[in-house]
Amino acid sequence: MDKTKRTRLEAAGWRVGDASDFLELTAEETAFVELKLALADYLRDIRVQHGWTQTHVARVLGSSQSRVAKMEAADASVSVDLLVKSLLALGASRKQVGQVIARAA
Amino acid sequence: MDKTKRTRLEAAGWRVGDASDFLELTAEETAFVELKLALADYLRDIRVQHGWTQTHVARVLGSSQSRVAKMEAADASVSVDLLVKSLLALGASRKQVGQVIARAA
DNA sequence: GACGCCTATGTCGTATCTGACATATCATCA
DNA sequence: TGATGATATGTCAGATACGACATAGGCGTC
Repeated sequence: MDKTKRTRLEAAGWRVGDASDFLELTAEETAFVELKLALADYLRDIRVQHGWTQTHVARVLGSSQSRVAKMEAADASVSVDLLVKSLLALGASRKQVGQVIARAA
Repeated sequence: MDKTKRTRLEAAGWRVGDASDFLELTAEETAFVELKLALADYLRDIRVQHGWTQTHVARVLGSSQSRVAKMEAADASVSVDLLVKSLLALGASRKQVGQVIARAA
């Protein structure tokens, strides 16, 4: 498994199979985490492309810098709801959100 | 506004502008609700196409019949997380979920 | 080094979501 | 009509996610 992805999965709160090189996730769990990571990456892309800081985005969303950081990290404490709402609030369209989710890993 | 959609939005817990014929929702809120409705419809489609009952789906998901009913109604108490996880658990792919979201209203 | 700015991580009280249960509504059929 | 099966609605205790705050790490510039 790709090391950076594994690290991101761990960071997102998913257990990594100790000695084994495989995550012990069902297919659904894997798909769900990848979906979240895709949204998180997209959120960061939008922010960086606009030259915004996490603090600025937090102000726009009515949230806090720390939560924005967790969103971009696809932290386990962040829901897909929050990611989707945030993306829409930052100007992404429903169609764009869907495309980001549908795009292959 | 289309009457059945309006009814569904109300049922989903969104306030409808009293005398006015328009929902007082921002563009983001509208997009978010439509996104949820699309997932809810898709969930029902999958279930019906397989000839499953809500009770059967609930058993598969480890949930209850009432929650499945609320999912299909895009009830305000149902998160996008739950809808997405349920769809994936029922065999939908990440790509399919994305396409359903991206598809125009 | 010290400062400023940005991002990451940990924790906490509160708000929201969840599964479960009870019950209601609605068909279909005998 | 009554009975049976499916779906809808209301409620609640426990679980999870939220914004907020504190603080740490990284990285330039002086």
